[in-house]
Amino acid sequence: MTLVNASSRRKELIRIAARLFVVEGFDRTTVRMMAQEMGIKSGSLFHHFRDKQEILCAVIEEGMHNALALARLALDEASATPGARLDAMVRAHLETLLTDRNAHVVALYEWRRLDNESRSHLVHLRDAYEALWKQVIDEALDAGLIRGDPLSVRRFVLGALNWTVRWYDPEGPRSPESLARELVTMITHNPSAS
Amino acid sequence: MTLVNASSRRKELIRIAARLFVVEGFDRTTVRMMAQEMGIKSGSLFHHFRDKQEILCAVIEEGMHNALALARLALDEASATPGARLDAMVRAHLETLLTDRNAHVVALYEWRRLDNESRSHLVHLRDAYEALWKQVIDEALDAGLIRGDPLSVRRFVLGALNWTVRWYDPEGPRSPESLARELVTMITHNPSAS
DNA sequence: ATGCTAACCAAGCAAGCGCTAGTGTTAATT
DNA sequence: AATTAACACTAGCGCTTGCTTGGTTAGCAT
Repeated sequence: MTLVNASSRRKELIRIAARLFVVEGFDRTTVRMMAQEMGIKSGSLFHHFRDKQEILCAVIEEGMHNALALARLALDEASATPGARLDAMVRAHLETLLTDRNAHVVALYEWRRLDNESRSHLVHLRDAYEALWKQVIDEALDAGLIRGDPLSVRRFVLGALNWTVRWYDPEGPRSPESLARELVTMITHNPSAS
Repeated sequence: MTLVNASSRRKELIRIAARLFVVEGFDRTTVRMMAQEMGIKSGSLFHHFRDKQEILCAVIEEGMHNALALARLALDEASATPGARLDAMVRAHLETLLTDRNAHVVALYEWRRLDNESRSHLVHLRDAYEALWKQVIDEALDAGLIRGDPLSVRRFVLGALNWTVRWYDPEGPRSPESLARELVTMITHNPSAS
C-alpha cells in the first residue's frame, strides 16, 4: 500500500463493508459476503486489509470522521444563538445517521466489537465529537432553553437520536430535518429564546 | 418436557443465557459458553432447548413478559394524573432495563436475530407493551405536559431510555429512579399539571 | 424388582469461519 | 525489453460452530 491508505478502491470497499455491517451486523458479515459484494474472491480481500478487524476499524474511522466534519460545518454555518446551534447539531447528527448512512451507524452500533488497539486509535475522534455536543448542550442549558443535568441531557438526547436508526424509514414521509425539528420542539421550553 | 415449559431448571438456564447475551451479544455467545456457565456439557443443552434460536426466543419472551407486568403494576399503583402515570411508566421501563436486568435488554437489542417464526410468536407481547406507552404519552400530550407529534415523541422517549443501557453504571451514583426523574424533567413543560 | 423419565455425558460430524501460501495477470515505469 | 507493483485467483489449512447420536445415571412410582 502506498501510504496504508487513501486508495480510491479502498474507499469503495469500505463503503460496501459499511452497508453490510449495518444490514447484517459485524459478526454475521463474513469475509466471503464482503468479497462477493465487491466482485472479488475472499482471498483477495486481504490484499487491501490486514484482517477483518481492520475493515471494521476503517469503517468506523470513516463514520466518525464524516460525523465530525458535518457537525463542524453545521455549527460554522449556524447563527450564534444557542437554539440555532442546537438545531444545527441535531440536524447534522441525523443526517449522517439516516442519509449519509452506514458508516456512522456502524461507529455507534459496532463500537464494542473493536479490539483494544483499534479502540485506542479511534477514541480521540469520539471524544472530539462528544465535546461538540457538550458545548452545544451546555449553551442551551445556560440560555434556559432546556432543563436538566448537563450530562444526563446529553446522553438522553443522543440516545433518542441514535435509536432513530431502529425505526426510521427512508421511504416514509418524514425527512431527517423534520425529525430534528420534532426533537428540538420536544425538549425546548422557551422557543422565543431560539 | 412436561409442558414444553415451566421447569424451574429451565428458568434458571434462561437467566444465565440472558446474562451472556447481554455481555457478549447473541452471535458471540456459543452453546459451549452457555453450557459452561450452567455447569453442564454443551450437548446437554439440547435436552432443554431444541436449538440456540429457541433459547433466544425464551429469553426475549421472559424479558417482554417482565416489562409488561411491571409496567401494568406501576400504572395501577400510580395516581391518575397524566404526569404521575408518565413518571411511573418511565421508572418501570428503566427498572426492567437497569436492575431486573438482562432479559429485557436482550429483547430490545437482539430482536432482529429472531427468525420469522419466533418473531410472530412474540410480536403481540411487543405490541401490548407499545400500546401502554402510546396511551400514557397521548394522555400527557393532551394534558399539555409535553409537546410534539405523538408517534415521534414516543419513539424519542423510548430511544432515550433504551440507550441508557449503553452508558449506565450500576456502581455509579445515579439510581434508575433518579434517571427517570431527569428524563421527565427534561421533556415536561408544565410541571404544575403533574 | 421393575419400568419410566428427566438430566446428563462422551464423542464427534458437517459446515462454515478467518486467513494464508503460492501463482498468475495487467499496466505503468525504467 | 526488463522490472516492478498492484491486484486478483486457486486451493486449502486449522479451527470453531451448532447440533446429533448413543448411552449412562439417579430418583420415583408402581
